[in-house]
Order: sequence, then C-alpha cells, then structure tokens
Amino acid sequence: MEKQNNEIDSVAENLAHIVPILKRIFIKGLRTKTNLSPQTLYTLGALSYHSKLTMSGIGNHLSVPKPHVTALVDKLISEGLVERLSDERDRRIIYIQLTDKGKETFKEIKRMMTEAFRSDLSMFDEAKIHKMYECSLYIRDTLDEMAKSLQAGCCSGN
Amino acid sequence: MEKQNNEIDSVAENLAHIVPILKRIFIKGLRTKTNLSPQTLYTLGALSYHSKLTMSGIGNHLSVPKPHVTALVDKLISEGLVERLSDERDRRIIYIQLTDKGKETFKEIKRMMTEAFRSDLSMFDEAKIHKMYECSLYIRDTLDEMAKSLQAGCCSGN
DNA sequence: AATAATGATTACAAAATTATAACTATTATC
DNA sequence: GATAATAGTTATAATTTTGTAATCATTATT
Repeated sequence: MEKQNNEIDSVAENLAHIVPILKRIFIKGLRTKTNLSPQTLYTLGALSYHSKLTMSGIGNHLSVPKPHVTALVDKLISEGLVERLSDERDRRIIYIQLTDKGKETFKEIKRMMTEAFRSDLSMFDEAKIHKMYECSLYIRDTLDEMAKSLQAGCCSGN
Repeated sequence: MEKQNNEIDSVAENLAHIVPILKRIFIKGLRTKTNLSPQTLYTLGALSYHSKLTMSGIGNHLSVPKPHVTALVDKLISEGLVERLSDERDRRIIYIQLTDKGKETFKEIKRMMTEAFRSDLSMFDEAKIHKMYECSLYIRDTLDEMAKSLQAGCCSGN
C-alpha cells in the first residue's frame, strides 16, 4: 500500500512535469497558424472526440466557467466550425457539434500539430517511437476513464 | 516508414488529447490553494528539476516571452522563493535558483498536487497504477530528451 | 399553481498570458 | 575602438482566461 501510494505520487509528478513541455510543443506551434485561442482549440478537440456535448459538458471537460463556454462557442459558431442543436425532450439543453467545416478544420489543425511533432520525434528510432505510442495511448485511455468519473462541476460559475 | 509516421501522429494526438485533462487535474486543483499563477508554478517546477536556470532558459523551457519571465521571477523573489545569482564570467547572465523556502514550498505544492490525484487514481488496481507509473516515466524522459534538443528561442520577444 | 432546481446567457471585473518596441549593460567581432 | 550581438529589463497594450452576480427559459418538485 505504501509502495502503491509512492507510485501514484510519481505518476502525478511525471504527468505534471510534462504539461509545460506539451503546451510548448503543441500550443505555441499553432498560435501563429490559426486565429483560434488554445481553449477554442481544446473545444474542437473535445467535440471531435465526443461528437456531441452540452454547454455544461464542454465546461466540465475543459474546466472552463460556463459563461466563458458561451463565448468560446459563439466564436466557433461565427467561424462556422460548430453548430447548436436543441434537445427536443429538454429544451434547456443545447448540444454543440462540429460542422463539416469544423471537422475539416480540426483535421487540418491536427495535421499542423503532428507535422511539427514529427520532426521533433524523428530523432528517435523505431522501437522508441513504438513504445511512445503504446505509453501515450495507455495514459490517454486511463485518464479518459478517470475523467469520466469526475464529471461533476469543478470550477466556479459552472 | 509510413507506419512510423502514423505512429508519430498517434503519439502527437494522444499527447495533445491529455493536455486539457492534465491541466484540469493539476492546475485547477491548486488554484484555490496558492496565490501563485500556473506559470510561476511551472517556473518553480523547472527550477526544481534543473536546479539553476538563466532568465532566457526559463523562457525557453516554458515558452514564455522574456519580458514576462522578469515579471514571474520578480513575483517569486518577492515571495522569497527564488534568488538571483550573477555569473562571474559573463555579467550579462543572471541565474535563478530556488531558495530553501522555495524548495520547501514546492515540496508542499507537489504534496497538494499528488493528494488530489491519489484519490482519482485509487479507483484502479495495483497493476494498472504500476503501468501508469512506467508509461508516465517513459514519456517524461523521452520528452525531456526531446526538449533538450530544441532549446533554441521559440516565441516572440524571446 | 407555487417553488425550487437546472441549463444557458448576459454583463462585468479581475487576473494571467502574450506580444512589441525601446532601452541598458555587457560581451563578441571586425 | 567602432559595431554588432546577447542577456536582461522597462513600459505598454492586446488577448485570453477566470471569477461573480444576476437573469431568462425550462423542467422538476411539492
């Protein structure tokens, strides 16, 4: 049990350590190439993964206060990248989903993102890249699983 | 080669996917518990890992414009968490390093960070946690190695 | 039907981050 | 020794993100 707690702490430390590195790799590389803010890009990503989310759902996923979600979505709508869908059974709820243009745009954004990363990672050999693939997928799946269980509101005004 | 590029793209996608989740877990949890901004926390983290960095070095590590590094360090100095050291051989250079108080404070911040994460991860069994440990460490080491090779200035005003 | 709760919006303010240009001090180069 | 380059700072503005309160429309509860 002691060992297990130590390992959890190391996981936390390792993951916290890579956040600024990842931000540097992905966000900064995109800033000059698009007029979308990081959070609108995250919003596109969340919608690409979940295909359909409520306003509150977006806020929970990205830990963004609800009032700001409205602003983010307004921006994306003005760019024609997402659309609102009303729920017939509960008319308070508004679903957001990518438009075709949004899907295309996000695909292009991912392309630009991976392009930069490709030259960075290409210094490593095939085995290492494969292991990076396995590890990143494992962490992604685990964190997704974990995130599901903490959907509840998390930040003020949410 | 094609396969390798596909794997690199998947790595990029997986890592980009987890950024908002990690931000949510670590940053948001700390916001109420400290008066330090995320970037000052990252600065502490970078100094904890590298023990000594120049102003430009901090800017490169965190992709923060140089003028803003001055502000971040000023804040940390006013809290007594870091100190400036001048380089005898080149008096333009200023090294920043943690004070004892800074080391203590960062240790405490890590404790709060891992505490929250612990309850989140505790839903998983020992084997899964161990694999998370191995994967997170592998990714951390690889990204560190990668980051070293792209020290060069990266953002405006840097 | 009145009341409470929920999902989303509006309006506003504060804090944090990013971007630029100009400047000082110091070192390197020619 | 003049010029260029580097490390860091000052000053300023714009953008992005975060926080809070009040409000509207709709649904749930009693």
